Amino acid sequence: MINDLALQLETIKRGVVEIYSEEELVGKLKRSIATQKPLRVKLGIDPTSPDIHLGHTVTLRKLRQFQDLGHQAVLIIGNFTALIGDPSGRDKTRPQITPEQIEVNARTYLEQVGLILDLNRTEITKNADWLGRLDFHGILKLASQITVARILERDDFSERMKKGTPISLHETLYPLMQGYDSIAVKADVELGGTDQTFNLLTGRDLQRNEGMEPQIAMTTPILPGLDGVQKMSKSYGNYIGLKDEPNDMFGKVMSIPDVLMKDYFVLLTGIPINEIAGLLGPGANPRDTKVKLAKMIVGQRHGEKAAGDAEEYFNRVFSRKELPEEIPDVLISAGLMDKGKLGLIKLIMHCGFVKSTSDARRLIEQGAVTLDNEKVLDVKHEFEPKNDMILKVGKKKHFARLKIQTKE
RNA sequence: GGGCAGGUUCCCAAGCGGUCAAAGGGAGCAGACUGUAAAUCUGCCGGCUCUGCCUUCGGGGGUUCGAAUCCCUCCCUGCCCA
Repeated sequence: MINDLALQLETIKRGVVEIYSEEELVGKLKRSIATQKPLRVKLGIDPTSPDIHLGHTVTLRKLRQFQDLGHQAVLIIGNFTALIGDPSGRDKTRPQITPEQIEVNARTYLEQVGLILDLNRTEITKNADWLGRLDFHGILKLASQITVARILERDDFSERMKKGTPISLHETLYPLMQGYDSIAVKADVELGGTDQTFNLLTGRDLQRNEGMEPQIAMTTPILPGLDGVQKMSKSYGNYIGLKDEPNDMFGKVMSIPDVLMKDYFVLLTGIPINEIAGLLGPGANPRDTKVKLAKMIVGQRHGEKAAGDAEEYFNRVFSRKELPEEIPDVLISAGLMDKGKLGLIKLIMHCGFVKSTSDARRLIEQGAVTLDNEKVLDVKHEFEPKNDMILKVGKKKHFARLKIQTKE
């Protein structure tokens, strides 16, 4: 355990929005150092989709920092809470997912969480173990500890009330379940995004009512997604997945709006805060800074080498608009052709670059399609395919090298 | 249980008998430009055998030459009353 209180605090507070309350945290840290007893730091994640993205890693990294300071990381896989779906920050009821899906997701989550946390030093639990056992009495007891007014006062619900969008009763139970988790794992600290504030604070109340010392609630900023508008989320399609391929990941980082760079540096890298200011200050080229960011993020997942390769790929394909090194082969069978001629629209569909012929037409009309580097604007274009012809659709995403299928 | 207001294309949101595949915004896609897949500008943004045709406006059934728009019914949501 790191015994330097100031150092602990500095690490812990990096990129954190609020601590409820800092005095209490200091008290707990002091005691922990004095007794050499690590704090139990809780983080819950609901396995609602199969992949973890960078947004999740903000709190995971924070948990890792606690871990490296010598504290006990307690990771709760919310396989029960996932059934309800956290209403936090949502403007509608979440779709229900099945227990089977949850199980599958939970497995892939753990795999991916291992990329951030040291799983050997992490206590991993699943909240169905205790929430699933609660009977109606237990539920009533929990529910009696919070008032309707208090529930409805939180932003997301009051918004929904105002707008007249439905709120189901079970959604209002979510914070109670999460709070009960804190009792179950005897949490000293709970981490979460700012949208989790209500849930985290509920945990404090429940613990206090249970006669426990209330946990410290620490919130971290919500990582905005690639669109720079909404929080990073799979359902908004604006995410960078932990499992994304290096080239893809690099490109995605390069596509974030400039103003997001600071958040990304603070929340996703270990660069000291004062250095970040320099990187973003006047005189710095935002492009170069973004490249640095992209290399760091790709490097964390895939290693230095892959990060370098991804940069090279990016420069070649997007900056210099050259062809990538590896272009997938697409097999052209005789059946695709008509009298030796191949329709361009048909080919684009065949490659799976678009989901409708209307889409293919549009792209051609907009000048997005080239064959062997020649722009084709004729929607009805037909040609005799030759081996190794290169089809490009759009500037960056879709390449194919034609391979004529020979008679077997 | 009663009264009222609603359910429109990925999201928000106009339309309220023909000129509606349906305004506007967001997201997305493409092109130009560039310091980058940033910003900005322009175009596209249901499907198809695409100067035309087909299927959409909660579900079903009607009225009409013609319906997202009118009527009936069912389902769903909100508000008010009980």
